[in-house]
Amino acid sequence: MQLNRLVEFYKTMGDPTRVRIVSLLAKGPLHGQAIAGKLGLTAPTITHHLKKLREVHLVYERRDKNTIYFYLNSSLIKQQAEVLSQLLEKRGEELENMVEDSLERQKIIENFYTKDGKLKNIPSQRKKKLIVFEHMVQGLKKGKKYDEKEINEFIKQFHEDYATIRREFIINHYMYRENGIYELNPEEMWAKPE
Amino acid sequence: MQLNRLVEFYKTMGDPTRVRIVSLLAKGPLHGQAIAGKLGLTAPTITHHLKKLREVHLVYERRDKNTIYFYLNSSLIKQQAEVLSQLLEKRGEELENMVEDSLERQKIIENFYTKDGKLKNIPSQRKKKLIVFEHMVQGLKKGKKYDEKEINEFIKQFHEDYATIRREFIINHYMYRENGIYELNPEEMWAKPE
DNA sequence: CATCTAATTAGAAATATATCGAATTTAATC
DNA sequence: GATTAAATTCGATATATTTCTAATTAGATG
Repeated sequence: MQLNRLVEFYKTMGDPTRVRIVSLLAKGPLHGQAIAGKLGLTAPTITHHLKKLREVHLVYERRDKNTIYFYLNSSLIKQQAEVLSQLLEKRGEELENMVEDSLERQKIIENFYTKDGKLKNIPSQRKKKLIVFEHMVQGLKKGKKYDEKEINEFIKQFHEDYATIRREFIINHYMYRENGIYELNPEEMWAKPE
Repeated sequence: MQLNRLVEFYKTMGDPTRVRIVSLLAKGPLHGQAIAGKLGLTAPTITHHLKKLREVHLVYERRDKNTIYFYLNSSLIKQQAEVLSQLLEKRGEELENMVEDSLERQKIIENFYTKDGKLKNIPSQRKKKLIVFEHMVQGLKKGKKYDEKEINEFIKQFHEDYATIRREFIINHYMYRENGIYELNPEEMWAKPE
């Protein structure tokens, strides 16, 4: 449970349009055009907000023919409510540690990635390496199957040494490989620094 | 621009600096300079954030000589956690009612308290009275024992008629008294408006 | 009332965000 | 493969936000 997540969650909920979308989806799934219509906004605007809602996993989607239906991830809301109510039960120090962790993480990412998202070099310290990789795999889609070439291409967006990084992805359980097909593991399986 | 206060709460929590301030204040009250020091930011920046935190009633303040101490309003966090967790159980109209309730509560507090935290007068309507008292007892520490004089002093910060309010605290089960010693009750025992 | 300390305001720079219209992509279907 | 409906990306613009320094205010105390 990172602080970042809490802050991102609130930042995301801190916009009236997005809260309106969430309340709409609380009643049931809807497709983009329907949302746009009900809110009197254009499709690109809805896409923009759905992207943010997806980033914090508040919504997920399911395709039916030509139409993508967006669903509210209700359990996340419950989970976040829990986090919030526990915010105070926690001792101050613990909380401050969480904050510090999150800041450190941010700093590492800023240090190792250029402003336009390239990885400057692969950290040798395990902890930093994991943070850097974890950041990178954000760009992969959950549930999607990639062949090796796709994975290479994906990694090359960040760094030329795709072979090493691809191997690291497997070693640290970010992904698994079967018959040359790669897929993202659930986050619980990822290697975590002690 | 007049935004929903619910959204304002989320927006306010959606900033890492402010969450850090909240986490510091969760440990106990602090004055501005101390916060600035701990966070490595300047005083004006802290003022800026405290202003926002105050706007959503997440913090309140109390002056001691030259120094203003900022306190966390813990019950608001719990309250918002509650709102969030119930967001999904409810639907449609019900949800809007909840939002309305939350807004009404804020409004009542704003109506009956001055900007610097004084109680203008004791509401006669039971519902409003309870909301106003509930807000006031936020300033008392859970588990701490107070003698009558301390309680009087505490209440006098808000209103001159400490005797009436002290009595109300007991009647409505915010506190209990034993041998002239007062202590906060667990929140479950507090009187709640129907 | 002069002086001190803490807090706030004012103003500016850098960054981020919400929204749109136009162009492009995606996936189903003919 | 061409067509179509939906979603997304791109680029632009207007508005907000965070943070700073410098100047000002508020309140306590000698």
